[in-house]
Amino acid sequence: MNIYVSNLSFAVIDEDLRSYFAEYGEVSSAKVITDKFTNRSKGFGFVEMPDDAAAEKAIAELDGATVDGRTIKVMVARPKEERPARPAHSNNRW
DNA sequence: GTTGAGCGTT
Repeated sequence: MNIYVSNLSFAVIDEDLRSYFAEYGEVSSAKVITDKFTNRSKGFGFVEMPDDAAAEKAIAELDGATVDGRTIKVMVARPKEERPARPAHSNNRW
């Protein structure tokens, strides 16, 4: 389950995000999107949880929760690849 | 040391 988290404090890093969601279940991956040049947090991130039930619970519990003085927004992430998937292992025969 | 709507780098 991919989870999108926004309205995060700029001080929050990926391990913080992981610790938040780890309270509700196993977290396979957690990352706060940071600027590539300044390494500053963009204020949102993504969390991946293998257990969908735990993910839903984490979303329900963490959405609207106050973290670092800010009410964070947690929701299921949109499919990153909505564009037509092309076979990666095919030759350039398209 | 700053800022504030949003869907990411692998």
